[in-house]
Amino acid sequence: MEDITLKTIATKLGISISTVSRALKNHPDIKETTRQAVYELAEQLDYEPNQLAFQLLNRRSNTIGVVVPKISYALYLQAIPGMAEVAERHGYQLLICQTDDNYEKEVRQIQGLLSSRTSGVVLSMSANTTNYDHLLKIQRKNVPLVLFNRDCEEITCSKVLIDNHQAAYEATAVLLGQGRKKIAFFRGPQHLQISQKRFEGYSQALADHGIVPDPGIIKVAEQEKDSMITAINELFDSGADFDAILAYSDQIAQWALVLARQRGIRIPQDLAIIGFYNEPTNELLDPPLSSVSQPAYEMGVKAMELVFKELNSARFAFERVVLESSLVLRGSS
Amino acid sequence: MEDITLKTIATKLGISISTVSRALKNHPDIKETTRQAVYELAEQLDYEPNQLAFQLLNRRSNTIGVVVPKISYALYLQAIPGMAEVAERHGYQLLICQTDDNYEKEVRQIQGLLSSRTSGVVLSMSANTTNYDHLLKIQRKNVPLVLFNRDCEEITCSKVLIDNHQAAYEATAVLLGQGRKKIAFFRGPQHLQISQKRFEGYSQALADHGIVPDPGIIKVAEQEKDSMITAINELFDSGADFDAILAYSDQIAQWALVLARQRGIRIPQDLAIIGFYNEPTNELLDPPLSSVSQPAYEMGVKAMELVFKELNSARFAFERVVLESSLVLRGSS
DNA sequence: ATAATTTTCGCAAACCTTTCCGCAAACCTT
DNA sequence: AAGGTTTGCGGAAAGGTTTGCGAAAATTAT
Repeated sequence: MEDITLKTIATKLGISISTVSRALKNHPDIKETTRQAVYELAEQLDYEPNQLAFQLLNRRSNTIGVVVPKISYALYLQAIPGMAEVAERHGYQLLICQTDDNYEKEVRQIQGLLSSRTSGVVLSMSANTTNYDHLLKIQRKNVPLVLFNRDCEEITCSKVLIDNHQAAYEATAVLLGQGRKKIAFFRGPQHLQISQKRFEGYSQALADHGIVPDPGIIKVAEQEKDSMITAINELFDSGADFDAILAYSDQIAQWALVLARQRGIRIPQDLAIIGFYNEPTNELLDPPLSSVSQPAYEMGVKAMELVFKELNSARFAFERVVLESSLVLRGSS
Repeated sequence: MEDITLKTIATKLGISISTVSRALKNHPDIKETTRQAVYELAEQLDYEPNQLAFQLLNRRSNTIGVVVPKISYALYLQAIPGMAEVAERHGYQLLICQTDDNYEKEVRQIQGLLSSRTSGVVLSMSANTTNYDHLLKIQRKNVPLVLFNRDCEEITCSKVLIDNHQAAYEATAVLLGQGRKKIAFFRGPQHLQISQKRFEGYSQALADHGIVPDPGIIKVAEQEKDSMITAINELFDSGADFDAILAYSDQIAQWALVLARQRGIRIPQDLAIIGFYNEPTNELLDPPLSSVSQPAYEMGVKAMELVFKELNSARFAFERVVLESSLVLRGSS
């Protein structure tokens, strides 16, 4: 079964390839009768234009690479449909790559995208990325790069972010306003800027209320379930005194809530808990978990729009979009 | 900033394009010194082989199209990484398309994949697809097609499925074995074959135990949160008598658990609950939710392996893989 | 030194499309 | 009827890579 090309149609009709091409594109130069003949035969033969040839001619594939740590994280799960929506409107497809928060994998994925001549890249850096050569390479190749959610100051490009400092500040302030005095904090992956920012927001809020942070109730939790549980148990077992927890992610906060309950700690009476990302499952917990909600879908839309903006304008000024998050208070605080 | 091609390197070194190509592929015909020179310059210029050209030559892009109703459904969320793993091992990328359970969108997505000459397609049909021309077209173009999870008897191709009838039968039997007599059932989307199969398994188990199903405790819940909550409240408010719930999905089961608890119903004493898909969050509930665990990751792996098997063998016999699910019992039953 | 190899590399075609340019025929103008 | 314009179409190049075949250069054998 041979592939049907313009040539197949041209030969069968005794006309030239260029005529067939123009006929299919409704070029005004083509006589109505030939146009119809071409359309008919194309239909009959199930002709599909070969995007590959077109892309080679155009020197870029009409796909946008999307590189995220894990598509299963709520933020990306919501952001990707936003991106897809914008991309489809522009006739582009999404090449979604997962890095599993692994630097080497991230480099490999970017390599692949570059090699297949993606028209643009939207990226949320993996947690342990500290070398940015692969990102600089994207820019050297003149491929639009947009960072979202996880920032990196070493790279200058368009960005779609959330003011994590501010969000953490507010969450902390709310807890303080409710009379909590000793707020424990779970940091996320160490290299992550957003983790750092959230910590700074938390610290700032404490400072502004004249509270000296207690290093004994500040823990680091990586993204694996075991790491989170270990960190949480460490805190509980340390005997340290605290009446609230602010956590880098809902996963951590959810486990903290469950483990606290198992220890007979009453929530929110003895302990208030707030997480980040507003995962849908927060509602199912007992009590439901409070969380900082981030406009993920909108983030995806904005990020993709910036890609096309850069793609379609010769000289382009990088934009930095900062979206607002909001605190969703539920039973846990 | 020009694109770096083989020609760039060839010109700079005063050799031919073909020599550069062979040098980079470590062809034995090439002298070691030239090979080194080529490698060095390529490195220095950041040369990236243009996949587009290669793909055109090969008449297929090294991507596999993955078409699913929604990537956010737990099963796909787990299956996709499995597919990605296999694909990456073969040097392929995944083009993930979401149909939102919409037939027209499914057709459009398939059209796109065909046009960009995907090497293969893995598909889980959208809920309202009843015309299969677009799938037949895939096969007419000699593109390997593998169906997974959601079957369709009208299409003959390799398939990776789960015996939903059997799974539901077992779950029901376990509940009956625990002494439950009146098991309520939440069906999933009506048109879905897997939803139907689960219902049949449930019915069969009841029949085999001499129990006549009570239509008053069989409800339909669509995939939206509101639809699920409505259906659950309907059951509770109906005053019907039941001591167990088997639900099409964990989402339904989770809400059932939460809403039951809010009504003061003790779980599992007064009511046992079992869901489907074994969502990670089941562990966080109080009590933790029992569930039928489907090997989603493995499903993805198998499906993708079948694609490559078909891709790499001239004459190929379709395979039908049925994976086993397992019942994970937790506190809720 | 010449013939027979072997080593090393270049030419050109092929993959399929789009588009600029040009050419012939048909039409219109006066 | 001669010149000018429009209509309809074909030729060819370009996009970057791989690869079979042939040829020049270097090596070995006689």
